[in-house]
Amino acid sequence: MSEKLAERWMINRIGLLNFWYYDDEIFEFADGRLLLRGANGSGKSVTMQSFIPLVLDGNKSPERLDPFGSKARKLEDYLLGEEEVSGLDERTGYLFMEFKKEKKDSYITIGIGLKAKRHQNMDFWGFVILDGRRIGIDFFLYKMEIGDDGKRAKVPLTKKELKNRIGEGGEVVESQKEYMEMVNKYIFGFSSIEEYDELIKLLIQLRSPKLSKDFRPTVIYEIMKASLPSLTDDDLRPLSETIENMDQIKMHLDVLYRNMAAVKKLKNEYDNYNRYILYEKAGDLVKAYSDLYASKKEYDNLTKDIENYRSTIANLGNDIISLESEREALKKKEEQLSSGDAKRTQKELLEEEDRYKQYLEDKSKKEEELRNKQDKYYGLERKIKNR
DNA sequence: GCAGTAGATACACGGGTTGG
DNA sequence: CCAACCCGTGTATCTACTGC
Repeated sequence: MSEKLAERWMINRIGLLNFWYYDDEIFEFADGRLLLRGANGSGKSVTMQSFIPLVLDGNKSPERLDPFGSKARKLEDYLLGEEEVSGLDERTGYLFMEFKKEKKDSYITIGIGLKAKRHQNMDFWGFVILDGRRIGIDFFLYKMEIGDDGKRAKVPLTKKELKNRIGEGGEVVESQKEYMEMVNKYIFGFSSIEEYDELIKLLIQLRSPKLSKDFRPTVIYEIMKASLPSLTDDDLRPLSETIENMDQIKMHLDVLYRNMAAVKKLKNEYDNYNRYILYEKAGDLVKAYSDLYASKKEYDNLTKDIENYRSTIANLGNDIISLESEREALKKKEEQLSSGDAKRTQKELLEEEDRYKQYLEDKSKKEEELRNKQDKYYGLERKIKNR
């Protein structure tokens, strides 16, 4: 059992004093339930169904008291009975209901006092006992007095006497409205008295014997409809706004679906386009790779050529130096020969001159070759730099 | 004798039922 | 469906009673 349920008030006892056929009667409830058994017409429903709404809100209308909804019997009759039978013209009665908290020994008692006079307005007062005193145990709704016949009799407390007995331990009110508000405040705790009234109305509807007599769904539907509070504009507004929002969302969704279909078409075209572009770029890439490979190879070859030409140039330089020194040696020899026997050496001179001429030819030939090699070398160097 | 209270009476009003 | 009616509620006013 949850804490909240353990905190609620549950009917524990109900009691009647000078009401209907009861002088002083208390019914005990078990776990908030009471079983009444008796033959048809013995007064089970008259007693209880009249009693419960009356004690809960103090409304004394005859149609409220009668479970069949007629107003044949007034509250006055419940207290005084038929004039010829009871002989009573004035009587004070009490009805009370004791509530207990589940699993706790705390009690609240609510009740009403009624003073009826034949053919006159009934006096009404309602009370609540909050300090835990319990009727029939340590609080009594009557006092014992010696009657005219000399016997001790129970005399119900008057309104004023009850007020004094309850004192600070509860409240006494004198109008039906105040009583209803008081019961709601201490027992039910509805935020407004109207809500509490709706509950009582529902109780009245549900006790209707129509429920068992005429068990048609339409009748049940009417009873349930009548017992439910009507919806206010404030209640309905969130609902209508939600429906309106749903319409808007639906429309928005439709637009989005249409947009999506259009965008999908566009996307397909774009995909094709992009695939084509990708193919082109991939072709370019492959070609660039092969170009790169070829250029690298060419670069390597040219680098090798440069190396060769460099060594050739170096060799030719050495050749020039050695030919220069040979020329020097021949010049010296020529000087020696010119200073010696001219005739004897004339022949030798001519031979030497021929050799010299041959040498000069060789030299210019070698220089020509060197220039060509150098030109080629510079050309290659420029080509590498530009890569 | 006085002030406060209870009781009686009249009346307007609202909720609910009845009967044409 | 509506006017008539019944009944209870709340209020105002007057009268009678009671305790100091």
